[in-house]
Amino acid sequence: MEHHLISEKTVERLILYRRILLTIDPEKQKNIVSHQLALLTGVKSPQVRRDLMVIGYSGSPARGYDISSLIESIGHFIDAPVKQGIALAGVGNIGRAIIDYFKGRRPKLDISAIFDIDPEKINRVLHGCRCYHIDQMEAIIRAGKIHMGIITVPADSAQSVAEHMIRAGVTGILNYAPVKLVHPENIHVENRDITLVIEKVAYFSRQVR
Amino acid sequence: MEHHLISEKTVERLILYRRILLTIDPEKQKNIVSHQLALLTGVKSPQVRRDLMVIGYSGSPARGYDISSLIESIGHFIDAPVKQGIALAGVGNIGRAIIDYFKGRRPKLDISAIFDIDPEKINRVLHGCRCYHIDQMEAIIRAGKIHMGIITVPADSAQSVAEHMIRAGVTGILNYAPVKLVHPENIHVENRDITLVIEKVAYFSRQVR
DNA sequence: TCATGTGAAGACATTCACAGCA
DNA sequence: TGCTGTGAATGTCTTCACATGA
Repeated sequence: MEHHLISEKTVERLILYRRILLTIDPEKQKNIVSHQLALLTGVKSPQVRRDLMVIGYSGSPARGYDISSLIESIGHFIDAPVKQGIALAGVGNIGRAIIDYFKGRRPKLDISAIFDIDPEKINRVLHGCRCYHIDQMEAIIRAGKIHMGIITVPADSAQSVAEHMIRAGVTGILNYAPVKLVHPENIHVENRDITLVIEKVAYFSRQVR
Repeated sequence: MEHHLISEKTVERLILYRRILLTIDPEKQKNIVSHQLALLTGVKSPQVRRDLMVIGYSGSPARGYDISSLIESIGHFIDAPVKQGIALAGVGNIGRAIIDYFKGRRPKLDISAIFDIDPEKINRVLHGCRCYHIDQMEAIIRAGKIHMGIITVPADSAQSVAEHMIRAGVTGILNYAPVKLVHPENIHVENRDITLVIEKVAYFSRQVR
């Protein structure tokens, strides 16, 4: 069960497999073969089998994989043992969109504290979350034993927000600000710059003409 | 100039390099060495040199790379020769966030048509974009010679929206809906499922403790 | 001396192809 | 027969390391 040996790609696919498996009606279908899961996820079937091998999950040559136990096994690997809180800084458009979209979607994950500097927003409940001033962030993250942060503040304050988060104990950051965060290498940072991905798709949309 | 030989990773980094280079004050600094650009972008310096090699850009062993001509060369590779329109379907939270965030950020790219099914939104100008009913999408995409689409509709209508876009001539799709789109393989599809990336970062945030 | 450009090596990821089993 | 599980082969991407040149 050496979690940290699993590659990022494999983790992403495992999450994807689970998402797809959860959409299958357990009344209608109890088992799935690698080829079908591959089709549903856009992955090749040997890749599916390899990924499941990585988490030590075994199927049957006769029936393929048992859907419900596979969902459970993936959860056992991916999910936190107890509910995990997430801090979100920056309640602008993107921040609100994420809160709204994500709220209640995963049982083991919860955006439990949100922060901004706008006095209009402080102490208001936005999308079901109480909003605090960013000055209180470190204390609240520490008190809530929060280990993950989402940064949706403007570019010029992203670095400082990240540093506060890290100092408070955050070890994983999802960054939507268009800056390269400087951080210790043991902190996992995932950048999701919207402009960048739009430019990328625009580029490739022209290569396939 | 064989564009389609460039890997996705390289394209992403080129876009990133440009974004960082654009933040450097041309009065203060005219040249940059690979090591510095590497530091600023979180890439290793041989990677930077290789990426620039791929687009055929040469620096000087004495002075490094000329910033303004490098920005231009990357633009020459990445940007559309003329302004490129983008269609966005689904004016919910995420859709609005993207429109707001992206508007005016890249001179050669423009979210030029937005679509929804909500009668409240149709024919209204939202965030500077006129919103049309999704039934008109194919015609408008065709008329506007639009080749890129952004999907921010709910999961259950994403596939159908994608098919309409593709039929109208779209060759690149940025998909925020949590579904695997089925599409011809010459269509470039980039998935940005928000739940998935949050789960991923949550997972890795626990591996670094 | 120090940075570029790049062949060669290395690390990683994917896919093949088939043994083994129900 | 048709699936899984997996060693081996094949990509693909990254990094090394150094010849070259200013």
